[in-house]
Amino acid sequence: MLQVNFLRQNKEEALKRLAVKHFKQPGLVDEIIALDDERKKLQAEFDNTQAKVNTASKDIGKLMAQGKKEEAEVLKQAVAEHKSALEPLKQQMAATEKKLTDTLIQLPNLPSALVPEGKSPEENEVIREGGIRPQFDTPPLPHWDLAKKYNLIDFELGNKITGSGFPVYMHKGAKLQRSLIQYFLDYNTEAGYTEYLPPFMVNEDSAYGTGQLPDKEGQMYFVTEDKYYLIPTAEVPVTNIYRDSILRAEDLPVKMTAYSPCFRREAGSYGKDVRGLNRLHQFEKVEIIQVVEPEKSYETLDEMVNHVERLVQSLELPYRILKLCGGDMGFASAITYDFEVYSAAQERWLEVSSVSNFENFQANRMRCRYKDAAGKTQLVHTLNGSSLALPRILAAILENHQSADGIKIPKVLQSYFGSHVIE
RNA sequence: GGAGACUUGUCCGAGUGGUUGAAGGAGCACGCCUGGAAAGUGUGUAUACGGGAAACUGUAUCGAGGGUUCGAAUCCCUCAGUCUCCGCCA
Repeated sequence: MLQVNFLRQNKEEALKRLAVKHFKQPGLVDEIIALDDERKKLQAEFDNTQAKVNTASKDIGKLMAQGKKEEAEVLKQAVAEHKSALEPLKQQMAATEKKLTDTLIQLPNLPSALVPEGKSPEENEVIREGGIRPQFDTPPLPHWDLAKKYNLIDFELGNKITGSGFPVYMHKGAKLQRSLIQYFLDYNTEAGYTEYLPPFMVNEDSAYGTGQLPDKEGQMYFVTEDKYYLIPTAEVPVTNIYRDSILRAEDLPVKMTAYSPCFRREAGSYGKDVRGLNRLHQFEKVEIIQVVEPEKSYETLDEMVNHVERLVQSLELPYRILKLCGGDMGFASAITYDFEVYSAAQERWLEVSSVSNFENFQANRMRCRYKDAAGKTQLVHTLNGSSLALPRILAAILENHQSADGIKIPKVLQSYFGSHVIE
């Protein structure tokens, strides 16, 4: 969430940026500042009264020690009066604070100055395109047909065991999946990321910390008995490693990578969007996350984009990188680059990674800070990106690398997969 | 799942109702000492939210939340976690 003091000092700027995100309730900014004023006033009043109670209590202690019981009784009376004033103040303060937080978390992060105007995905800016689209003599098969032909994935079996959106990978399909995970993790750790294997369920505090709660609970599976959420991405457990902590400047940057299955309810999706591997309720993903000093986060963002780009290139897939426009960005992000790979048979682009700088938006929610060189405690910046989401990569590999001789396996995967082709 | 013990600052650890935000030690930072280092020695060393130009200062925080009391790290309740024993188990 945004910081009240920042809004106070940069109100015009904040409103301008919120407009880029097409935020519909700019009035909230004034409301927040007013609530914060109210909060301060109440707290000052509360603190003063509490201070009187505290001093009187100490005096009572001294008087008791001296055996002056009557005087102590008089003071007790006075304390009782102050305390009766304290109770309503306390309630008002709690109510105001809650309202302030509730309002504050409705404000999305401000888009960075680099973010283009625009309302919908069509207005995203293509910043780079790479790789080569394959040419076919006969129309290429979509990945769901290829999956069946080579016995790699059974979608119907998943329906039987669980429900739609839970495919069963098998044989070479399962192995290719495992190879991809292994390769991605190796690629990331070689670049200095520390590997984690986090819990796949998180508590409410963690879901709140990265911004899934309170708004997106409909997107997550929830285990009612234990009040745990199944993670929609490894970003949630991994970023929360540093919730409520103060790092030393020399600990930064923190670079982490993690594989995890991701669970998403995806209510309301239908049609060609969800065909095959395009959109699933459970899928695998390898994530990269960095916690950095504020001054360095944009440098880090470029580094992460380049890192993911080289990874996609190594898979020999046609791809493009988009800079998302204000209207298409996520709630918590200040800037987002999406990676898409071309699906040769479906003739459409599939999103396989989203690299974002959250600046201090998540850090503020999670209270993740560091002591800078001057010894001052301030919020860190957090960034994350997929490297990469598996199903659509798998779909793209199948569709783009299909041939009369079978599915050709990209060179970098061959040692992991143990073969150069699926026949 | 059952029974018991426990949860204090960066760490170890004292503290069972009254100037305790918290003894003592370690660590760390800075200074002195030293040719340099170690040892020694002195000082400092939490976070959040207020007030103040600043020095400084108010409030809260001893696992979390509630309660008793004029006053709680200390007493009571609920929850979470850690450890030990038993049960179950990949």
